[in-house]
Amino acid sequence: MTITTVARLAEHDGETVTIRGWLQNRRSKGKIAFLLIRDGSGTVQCVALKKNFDEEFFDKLTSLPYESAVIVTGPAKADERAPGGVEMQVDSLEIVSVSEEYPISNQEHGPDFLLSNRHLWLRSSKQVAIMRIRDEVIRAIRDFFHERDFINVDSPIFTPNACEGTSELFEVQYTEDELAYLSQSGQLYNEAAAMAYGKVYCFGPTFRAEKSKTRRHLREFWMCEPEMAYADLEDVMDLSEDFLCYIAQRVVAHRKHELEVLERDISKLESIRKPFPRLSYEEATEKMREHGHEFEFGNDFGAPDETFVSSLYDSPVMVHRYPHEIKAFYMKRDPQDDRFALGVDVLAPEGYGEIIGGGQREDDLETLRARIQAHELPEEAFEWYLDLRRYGSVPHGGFGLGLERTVAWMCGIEHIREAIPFPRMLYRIYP
RNA sequence: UCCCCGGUAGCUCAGUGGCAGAGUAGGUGGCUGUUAACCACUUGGUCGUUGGUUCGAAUCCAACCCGGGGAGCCA
Repeated sequence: MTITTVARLAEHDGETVTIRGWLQNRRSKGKIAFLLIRDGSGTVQCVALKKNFDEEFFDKLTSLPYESAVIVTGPAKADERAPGGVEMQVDSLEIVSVSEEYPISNQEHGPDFLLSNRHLWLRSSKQVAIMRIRDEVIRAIRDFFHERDFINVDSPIFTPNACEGTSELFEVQYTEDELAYLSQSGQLYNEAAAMAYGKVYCFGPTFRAEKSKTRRHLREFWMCEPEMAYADLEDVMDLSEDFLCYIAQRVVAHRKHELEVLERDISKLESIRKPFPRLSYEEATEKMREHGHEFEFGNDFGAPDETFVSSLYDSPVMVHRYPHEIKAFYMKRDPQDDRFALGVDVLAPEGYGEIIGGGQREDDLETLRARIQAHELPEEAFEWYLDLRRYGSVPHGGFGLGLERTVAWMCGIEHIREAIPFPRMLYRIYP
């Protein structure tokens, strides 16, 4: 007997096959029963006729609790009446396990309930679609960099000090008398790797102990950070642009079905093409003034400012050259105008906010050392980082992309928490 | 840390001072092409917690707990 999956059922039209899955829904109508079986690859309607079974078993079948595990064997056949166009006749059915009353129903549920049942919520068709898109984005990321001769060099998760010194850090007892912190960026290590291998990226979990409670924040999220030697801000912006276009095109090309399940407006993703608008901080603040949006020059963009700027365009927007005071110590100053740092943020359209932050790094030893002192950072902790400027320093730069924000944007979903299998949020760590 | 909103059946919610409700899920019965199937009947309650006001509190007041959205910060 051929064991197959729902996704491949159409390839077996007319053949008798076996599907192993779970009962998603059922509708019985006296002497005929419709069983919707999901197996993770999709859902298929299976039709069971009472005359083919003994009465006791058929009755059990028509009252089988949702999410009971079943193995169904029978002929697959195309049928217009079936959701999905293919259905199965049930010749035999093995009940692997009878489910207890399943808490998640077809109706709408609140976030508290769904998050407490995340381990079960993952089975819902929208969540399946989101996880498949997440998988596609992850593979697109790796393929993109592989095709461009970057190599994956992951940075450590335990770190001895803050990379940026701004955000809150998670502290862990590393040894009996030594503390460590969970990484909030792999960037400094990436710079070392870029000096070793030219073009690198790291891709892994990142931890921020900020007390953020918004639809755009997780305490544990995945970040992809490329870093290039012999690169300037323009190279970083070019790479960001190509990168986002590549991801969007891959999702549209390979995950159309999932986007439809999510009722995503696919035209919004198809229209992501380069070039993206590039605005300097100065130009962006002028735009705000022109449109009567109040903003004080010199401040960092708050969420409403970001939303305003990105609302002016249908595509992602790159805002570059921010006042150096509001950017990290390692950012290189703009040689054309010392007030600004060579950083860039990419704002996704449709209100998804900042998905990329990056820029060109300071490559001069003395300037960097002065910067570390000015930020009152412990210089000895950064000796290895300063070494990168002692031994063959070159212009270099890179950026960080937030995976879940990108996935949420691709999926058109409201909350970043659905873009990761088990979200870690403020005041919520179960399950 | 601050601001706003919420907590009533397994779930989604109605109920603003006077008998604790609906839909759905669950149960029982019916139905041979259903599409969140449908029809009939039915089980199901620490009204977040504690205290207060009142003849009487899910409802009014206070404190606390839990959750959600947002600010700041960030991807």
